[in-house]
Amino acid sequence: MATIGDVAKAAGVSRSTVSYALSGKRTISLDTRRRIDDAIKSLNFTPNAGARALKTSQTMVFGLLLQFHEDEFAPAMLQYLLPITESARSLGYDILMMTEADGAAALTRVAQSGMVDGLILLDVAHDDPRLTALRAARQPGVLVGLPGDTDGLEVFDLDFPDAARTLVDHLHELGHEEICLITPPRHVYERGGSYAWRFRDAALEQATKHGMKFSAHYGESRQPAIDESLNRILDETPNATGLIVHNDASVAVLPAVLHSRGVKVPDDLSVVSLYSKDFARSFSLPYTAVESSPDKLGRLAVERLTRRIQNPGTTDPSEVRFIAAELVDRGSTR
Amino acid sequence: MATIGDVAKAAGVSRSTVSYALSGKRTISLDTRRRIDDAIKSLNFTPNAGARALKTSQTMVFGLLLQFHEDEFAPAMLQYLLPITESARSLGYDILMMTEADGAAALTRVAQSGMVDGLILLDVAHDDPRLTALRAARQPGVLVGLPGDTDGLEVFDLDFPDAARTLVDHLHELGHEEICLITPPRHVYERGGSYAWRFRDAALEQATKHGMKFSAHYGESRQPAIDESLNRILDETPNATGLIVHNDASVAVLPAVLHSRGVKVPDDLSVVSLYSKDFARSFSLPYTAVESSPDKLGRLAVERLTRRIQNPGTTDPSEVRFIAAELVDRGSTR
DNA sequence: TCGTGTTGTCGAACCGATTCGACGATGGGC
DNA sequence: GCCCATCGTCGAATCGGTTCGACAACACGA
Repeated sequence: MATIGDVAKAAGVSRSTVSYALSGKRTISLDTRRRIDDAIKSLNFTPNAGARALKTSQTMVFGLLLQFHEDEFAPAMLQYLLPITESARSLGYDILMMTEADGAAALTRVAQSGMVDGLILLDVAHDDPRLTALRAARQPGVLVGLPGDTDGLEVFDLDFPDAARTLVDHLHELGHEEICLITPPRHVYERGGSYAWRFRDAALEQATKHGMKFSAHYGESRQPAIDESLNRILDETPNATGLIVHNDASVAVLPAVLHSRGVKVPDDLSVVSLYSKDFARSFSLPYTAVESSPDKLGRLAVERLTRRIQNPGTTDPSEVRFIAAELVDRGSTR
Repeated sequence: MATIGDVAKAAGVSRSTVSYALSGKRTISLDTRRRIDDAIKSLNFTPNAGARALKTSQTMVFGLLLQFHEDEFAPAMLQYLLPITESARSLGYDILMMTEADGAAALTRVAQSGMVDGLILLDVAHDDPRLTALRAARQPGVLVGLPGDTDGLEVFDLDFPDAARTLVDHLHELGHEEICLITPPRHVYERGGSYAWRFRDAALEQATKHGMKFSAHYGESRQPAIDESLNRILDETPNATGLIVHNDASVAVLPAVLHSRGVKVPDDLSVVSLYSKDFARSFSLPYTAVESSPDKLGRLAVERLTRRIQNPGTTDPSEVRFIAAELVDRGSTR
């Protein structure tokens, strides 16, 4: 591999001159610049990332921490992956991906050794052990998902309470008096996925405020348990006229289940849900829903992280930002 | 951040001694080793990755090139992601993920700058532009997916022709005389995804050999086109008694479609398919199928890559390895 | 008692970039 | 015609590790 020294020799200048030509931090005469460019082209030179990282202590890499939980509906994660890598690239950063079960250890390892300039944590839980590691790290980080203690952290998440209220209000305005919520599976609550109870609590509160009868039930993430749980829930709440589904795996199979029971939407049952645009499109979901945009969330997080790195001086307070989602009426209620 | 110099100072030795204590490449007295260990602990020292990479020209990072094609059923990709990152980690490597549309450029960029020690290409097409870049790269690479020209490349893929023959034979032995194949979507062929025609050609050949009537039809990847295409295919081939589905998106919705048409499996129609164990489990697919193991494929590829890096001397010939998949009888045929 | 070999440690060079200070060569203002 | 600023370039130091050769201290056998 050609080094900057080879380029310098070929162009008949010193190494520092090549470096300045590359970075543009000092003026270079047109003639010299041309000779350097030619040398770079003919030698096929690319600066060595390790050397540059050593000297500048900038790697231009972000660490991305994912967790694939057993028993989880995986496609959800993918919707973050692509927008994050893409927006990172457009800002000049590459993505180092970590999927280890012990996310805190992975974070510490990568941060301490200086492999990354910043960290992105996905699917953050209420009491996420990775946060201790993040706070101890030299590099800044951003979270997607709301933890219990947000002190000093940059957090991006959907506004789940707002989404819940929007959906409950929608059903209330149509005159529904008994509604039923299918929540994420029990293990999501156990793991501390706060989005689950933030949504459920807000829904309950709003329903109570409206004097509606309200019940919440755990969904499942894997077949055939999904079918069974949906049928059981429908059996147990025969008088509910409105159904709110807050679970990708359940909503994906709901059309088939309702069809097999001969339940017509919206004539027999009004159904609303909460999912991403992409997910809705993939599975062609026919329900009125609050549509989230994981891509937007991911992009915002990356942009914030980049800004945080590039202006370390500005100690603007850490930010917890909730993205409001928008109701898309697909006529599955009445 | 503490450097090796800080450790040396704290332990009262030279930097080289600390380095040797760390690597074990020279003997160190018990006493010195203990002082060094203590210093490392109390200073919380971790070697700087950039400096190490610069000196050793080893980054302990693999580049992973994915492509998310528009109109593709994404979950398939995930099944490779996790096993690859996990086996890489267990061998000491991290994963740098690239999803750019221009994969060749991404590969060149990362390889030239020395950010990675090896490259993993997923979903390689017959005439994949990334291969030129890979051949020009200094680092070794492995492919998942069979290209047209495998010269000098390490390739791992499922044995699709074998899988096709297994399924056709299975139906033939049961006495079926007219069968129908649902293939991956047309755009997979257009993109040069060779697995699609390798499977289709072998199925056709084997059916012809058995004197069976055979027709192949493109599946779709997104709803509601999937439903429509399945219904159209079933309408067009009323006499087919056996159905082979080689398309994840189609097979996932097939149970619902058959149910809505009142078609009973296996009484009215025998169905066989080809998918991964994980996929079958997630969607609780009830069909007899050849089950692939993307995890195994990914693991083999990573192990091969690692060996290739660690013994660059051994010029064992490049290898194209097809993994035979196994028929799992779930009673969806008769 | 004198080589000889082993063990443990050190100093210095090096990997490939960036960046600071220095400095000669210009050019403009007076 | 002189002084000073600006422009363009260079040499040297530096980032934080690894590794080679040198060497002191010690044990051992002859």
